[in-house]
Order: sequence, then C-alpha cells, then structure tokens
Amino acid sequence: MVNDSPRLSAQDWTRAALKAIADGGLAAVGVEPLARTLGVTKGSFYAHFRNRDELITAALADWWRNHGEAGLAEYAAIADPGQRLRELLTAVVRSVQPLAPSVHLSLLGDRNDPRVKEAVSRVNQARLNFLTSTYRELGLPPDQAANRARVAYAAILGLQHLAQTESDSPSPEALADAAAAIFLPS
Amino acid sequence: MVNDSPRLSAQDWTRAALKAIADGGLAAVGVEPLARTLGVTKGSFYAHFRNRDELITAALADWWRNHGEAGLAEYAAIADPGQRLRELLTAVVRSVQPLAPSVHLSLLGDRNDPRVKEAVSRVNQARLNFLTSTYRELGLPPDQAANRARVAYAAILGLQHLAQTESDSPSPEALADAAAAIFLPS
DNA sequence: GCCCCTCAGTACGGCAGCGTATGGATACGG
DNA sequence: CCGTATCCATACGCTGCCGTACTGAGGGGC
Repeated sequence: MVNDSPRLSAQDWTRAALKAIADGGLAAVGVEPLARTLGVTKGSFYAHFRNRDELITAALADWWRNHGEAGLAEYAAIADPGQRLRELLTAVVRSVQPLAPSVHLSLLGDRNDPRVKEAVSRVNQARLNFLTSTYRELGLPPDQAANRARVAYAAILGLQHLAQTESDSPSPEALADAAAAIFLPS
Repeated sequence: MVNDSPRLSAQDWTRAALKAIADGGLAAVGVEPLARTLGVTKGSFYAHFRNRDELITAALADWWRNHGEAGLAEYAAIADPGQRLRELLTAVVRSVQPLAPSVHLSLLGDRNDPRVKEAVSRVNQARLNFLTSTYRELGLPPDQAANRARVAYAAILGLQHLAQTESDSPSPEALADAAAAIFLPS
C-alpha cells in the first residue's frame, strides 16, 4: 500500500490533504505546505489537480465514501441487533481515547463551506439510518427509534468531542457500561 | 448596550472576533477583515491590541468566562435536581434548532491550538461538574453520576453538532421527550 | 530505439493579510 | 482654553500562498 517510488499519484495528495484537514481544518490544506511535507514542489500538484479547490473536493469525497455506509459494513454483518448495538458502543468508546486527529471534528470549524456541509451530512445520515433501523429491529416504533438513534449518535459524537479536548480519560469500561445501560433499551 | 458612537472599544473588537470565530473558526479572525466589518481601518485595532494573537487570547478568555460557571447560574438556582435537569434538557433541545453559529463547535476545528484547548476544557469541565453534582443529588453513587453526566453532556454537544449540519429539524418536543426519557434516572 | 505522456522543478506575477510608522482628529480633565 | 490620552486613517514593507508558464527528466507502448 505504501508508495515507495518517488513518483506521486493523485491519491497521495488527497490522503495528505485529509491528514492536514484532520489537524488543522480546511485552512491547513495548502498546495505549497502539502508539497513540502510530501517532499516535492507544487509543480507536481498542478499535474494532478487543476487547483486547490479540486483537491479539497476530491479529499472530501474520498472521506465520506469511506466513512458513510462503507465504514458500517462490518457491523451491518452482525445479525442480532442487540449485540450489534453493544459492539458499536464499545467500539466507539474504546476508539475514542487516543488523540487521533479526527477529520469529522475538524470539519466542524468549516461547516459553512457547502462542500463540507454536504460531506458531513452524508456521513451523519448514513450512520443515523443505520442506528435507526437497528432500534427498529429491537422493536421500537419508527418515530421513537429515530429519536433514540439521534440521541445515541449525538452522544457518540459528543464523547469524541470530549476525548479530544481533555487530557484525563475516564475508565473506558465504566463508560462503556454506562453508555450501554443508557442506550440499550430496557 | 449598543455603542452608537463612532469610536470603538476593545470589547467591540473581542465581540466581533467571537462572532467571526462562531462562523469561521480562528482562521476567520483577521485584523483587516474585522476592521472592514466594523467600518474602520486596522489603525484602530492596533490602538487596542498589540497584535492578532492578543485579540484571540482576549476573545477566548471572554468566552469561557461567560460560558463556564457564569452561564450555569440560572439553573443552579433551581432547587429540585430533577426539575433542574429537565429544564436544562428542554432548554438545550429548544436552543439547538436555529442555525445560530456556535463558538463552541467552531473551536473544535481549532482544537490543536493550546489556547483553544484550554478554553474549551474549562467550559466543559464546569458543565460536567454541574451535571455530575446534579446526578449525585438525585441519588446516584459518585462514579455512576460522573459517567452518566458525561454521556448526557456528550449527547447535548452531539445534538448541537447534528443541528448545525442538517437542514431538516426533527420535532423538538419529541426529541426533548426522548432525551428526558433517556437521561432522567428511572 | 523513438516518441509521448506523466510527474516534477523553477520562475514569475499577483493578492491578501500582518505589523509599523506617522500624523490627524476627538474627547476630557484641569 | 490647553494639553494629553485615546481612537482612527493612510501609507509602506514584508511574508506566505495561489496560479501560470515553461522546461526537464523518466518510463512504457509501438
């Protein structure tokens, strides 16, 4: 997967752009800065993209493609909805600890950009739909399922917020238990 | 409260800076752009601040001062913890609808800046403490109260997140009911 | 082996924003 | 009415970044 040849592809640029977004937002996506980190000059960039805007659009498209339904496939394979939900929660709570820079959170600062809005909206929608149908499988009526999914997903997002802005991380097991107790229907 | 005199104060600049942060992040805080929106030139700015950094620091300090414990005073006055929690939830769910730009969310995009980290951390800590003690008053043991407060606050943050990136707003009453059912201890 | 296409280097123009210098205007206390 | 401090305008240099033009080097199909 690693491109050891000195030649770069367009994907190398979109990947670098996403990394830049993850820890600096759209403002951190600059042609010349990226070229420096990639070890080339911007002459290379303009062989792959027409301008900076095109790179941003490509990077965002890449992102929501991998974080929409694609990223949910693993869990969609779990037949039992209760277990599916439990594994989702624990996975989220566990993955939340490290200060792994998150594209999703960084994009909040640029949520006025229509392309960003579109991308974030797609990802959120896919996840909300997934959670909603899971709750429906658990027997909740449609509207209740939708609301519960919404609050549950909101909690997931919020936990990531908190994890990114705090140094002390509370015990993950206890938190997972608390989350499970709250979001698994009685 | 409105300063109709043509002369500006330092507070006018910090307020403008916060507004800029709310819908563009730190990157949107520029001396010359702000001067344009305020109808003056940057000559005015450098009469109040030594540089752009000082403005940002002042604006952030202003923000967490008003959104930390100060903003919670209104609810701290409610004696009954159950009612306090309910009013908090409904107020949050209600205030979430409009696309009122949120400083808090925008700051997440710049969470790598140490000053931003500090400010956001202070506000979150104050709110978490408040929620935790409320849950304790409701009879939960300390560790459970802390975890429950954490998840509840996370849900609040996440709901704001969702409200900002979606066009369709689900019925606020239903959502408030769902949230209350979830976060008010049985 | 030759050509062509892709990737990369160099150089230039342009623009926006930061910071400084300086002087003018306005308010206010004495 | 005068002096001083505060607020504001103008002009300038500087830096970082975008975008374009042109050139060069290397590899694969024929």
